[in-house]
Amino acid sequence: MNPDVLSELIAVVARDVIAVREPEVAASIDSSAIAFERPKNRDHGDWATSVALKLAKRVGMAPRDLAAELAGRISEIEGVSSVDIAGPGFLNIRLDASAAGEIARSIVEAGSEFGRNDSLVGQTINLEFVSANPTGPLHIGHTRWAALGDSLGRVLAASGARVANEFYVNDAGAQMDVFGESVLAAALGEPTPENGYPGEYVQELGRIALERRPDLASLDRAEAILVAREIGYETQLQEIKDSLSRFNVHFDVWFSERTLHAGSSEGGSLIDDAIERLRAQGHVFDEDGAVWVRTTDFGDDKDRVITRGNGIFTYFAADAAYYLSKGDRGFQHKIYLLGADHHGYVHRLKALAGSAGDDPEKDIEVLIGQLVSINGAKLSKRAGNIIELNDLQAWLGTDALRYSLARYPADSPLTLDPELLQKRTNDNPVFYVQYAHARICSVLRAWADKDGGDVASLKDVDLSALDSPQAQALMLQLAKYPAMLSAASADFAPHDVTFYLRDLAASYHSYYDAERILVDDEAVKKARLALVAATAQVLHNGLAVLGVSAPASM
RNA sequence: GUCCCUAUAGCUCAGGGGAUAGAGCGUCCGCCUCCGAAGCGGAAGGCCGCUGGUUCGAUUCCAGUUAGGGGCACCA
Repeated sequence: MNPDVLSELIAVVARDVIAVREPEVAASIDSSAIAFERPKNRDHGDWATSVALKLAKRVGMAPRDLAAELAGRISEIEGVSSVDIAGPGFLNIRLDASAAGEIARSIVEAGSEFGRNDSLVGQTINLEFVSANPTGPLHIGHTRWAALGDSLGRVLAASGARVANEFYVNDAGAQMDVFGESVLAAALGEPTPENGYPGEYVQELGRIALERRPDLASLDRAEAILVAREIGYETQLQEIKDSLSRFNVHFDVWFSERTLHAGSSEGGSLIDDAIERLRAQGHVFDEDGAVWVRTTDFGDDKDRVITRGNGIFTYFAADAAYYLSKGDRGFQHKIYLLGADHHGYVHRLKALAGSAGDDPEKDIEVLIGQLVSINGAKLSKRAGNIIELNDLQAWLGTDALRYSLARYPADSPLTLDPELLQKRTNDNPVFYVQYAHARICSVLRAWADKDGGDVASLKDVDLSALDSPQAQALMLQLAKYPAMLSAASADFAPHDVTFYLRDLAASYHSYYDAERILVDDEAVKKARLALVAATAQVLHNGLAVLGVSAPASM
C-alpha cells in the first residue's frame, strides 16, 4: 500500500458516497481534492484527511456525519487497519504493518528509479540559469544559481518533464569589446583602460593571448583588440565550463548570443526576424525614430525600445530573439532563473511571451534569486575583489556547498556559515544526511561479510515484522518521497528535497537507535534489512537530485 | 515616487485555510561491555511585525501599515 494508491482509493470512496446525494459534487472529486496528508502528530494515525470537512457544506451534511459514512467505507480497504473520526471531522487512518511495509519492497525493486513520477510528463522545459558574461570567473551569486538551477532541473526531470539546462553566453555587444581592450592592454603591458575589466585574471588572459599570438603588438589596433577578445573569450568560457563541471552542474546547451546577430536564411539576422514576428503579432510600433514593443499591454510599467533611433538594437532585441529561439527549438515552457539585480526584467520577459503569442502565465516562469552572503570569505584578488565559485568550492567542498545553497527557496536571502559547513558533525546538515547513508552501508557491509547477503535478495521478504513505531514512522517517511518530489517540481522548490532528506535521516537515526538490525531471527533480520536498504536507496536518490554524493563510508 | 522580495523560537531558516505552528544551532538533563555516539531521548524557549477584512475557522488568503533588502536607461 503506497500513499498514492490509498489517496486514490479514498477519492473513489468519496465519489461513491457523495454521488448518491450530489452527483455534480462527486464528479469534481479527485485525489488532489481530498487533502490527504501525513499528520504531524503520530496520534492522529498514519495518514489523515480533512475531506469530510471540505465537502460537507457542498453536500449539505454535518462534517462528522459525512466523516462517519466515509470512515465505514475506508476501513474496508485492504491494508487499512483502522479509521478514526477526530475533532470536527478529520479521518485518521492506520495501516497494517505488512501493508505499510510494502513500501520497502517497492523501493528495493525500483532502485534509483524510485521517486520518479509523471506529474510533468509531456512538458518540454527550457531551464536557463547562470548565463554569466564570459568576461570573468563565476562569483558567489552564480554559484547559488548554479546549485539551484541544476537541482531544479533534476527535480523537474524526475517528475517526467523533458528538461534542457541552458546557458546563455553574452558574447556580443559593447562589454565584449571592453573586455577585448582590457585583455589586449594586459598583453601589451599597458595599464587597464578606463572602465575596463580589473583583476589579475585579465593579466593571465593577456599572457595567454600573447603566447598564442606573439605578433599582437604589430597588428593594427582594431584587429589586435579583436584577436585579444577572441582568445580571452574562448579561454574564459572554457574556465567557466570547467568550474561548473567540477561543481557537478551540467548544461545541455551553451547558447551563443552571436548566433542571434548572425544571418538567418532570409538574409537578415535572427533579431530582425524576431522584430518582424512581433510586429506581425501587432505589438510593435515606431515612435521618435525608434522601434518599440508595447510591453505595457502585458503589465510592464513602460514600453520598451527594441531598435534605437540610431538603428542599433537594444539588449532587449536580443532577448526577444532569444525567447523566440527557445520556442522554435521546441520548448513550450521557458524558465529563467535570474539574479535579484534583474528583477526589473520580469515584466519585460512576460511581455515578450505575450507579444510572441504565448501565454505569459503558463509558458514562461521567471524566478528571481536573492543574494547570498557569506561570513569570512576571502575576496578573489585575481578576479577583482569578487568571491569566486572556484575558491568557495575548494574551501567548502562541492557537497556542503551545493546542499546548503539548495536548502533555501530562491527568493529568500541566505547567509552561508563557512565554519559550520566545514564541520563534520550534525551541525552540518549535509553530513547528517550523508552519515545516515554511510551508517546504513556499514550495516549492509557487516551483513554481507558475515552472511554473504545482498540487497537484491530482499525483494521477497515478509515485511510484517516491521511493526515498531520507529519502523512505521520510517516507512511512512519513505512513502512520502514521490509525492514530495512531485510537489517540489510543481513549486520549483528543490529546497523541499533538503528538508525531506533531513527528516528521513532523522527517522532513520531514531529507528537505528530503537532496533538492532542484525538479529539472530532470520525473518526479522531480513525485514529490517529490507527497510534499511530502502532507506539508503531513497537517501541516495534524494541526494542525487541535489547533485550531492551519497558516500558508503565517511 | 514606483515595482519586486522579505518579516515565524536567542540565532539561521522551513511550513501552511483547520487538530498541540516545526527543524538545526545555542542552553539544560539523560543514553555507548551492543550493527558507525558524525547518533538518540527529554526539557526550556513563540501575540507567526502591526491593524483591519474574507471565512464555521487566518500564523497561512486580501487590503492597509511599519521595518529591512533589491530594481528603475534609446546601458550591457
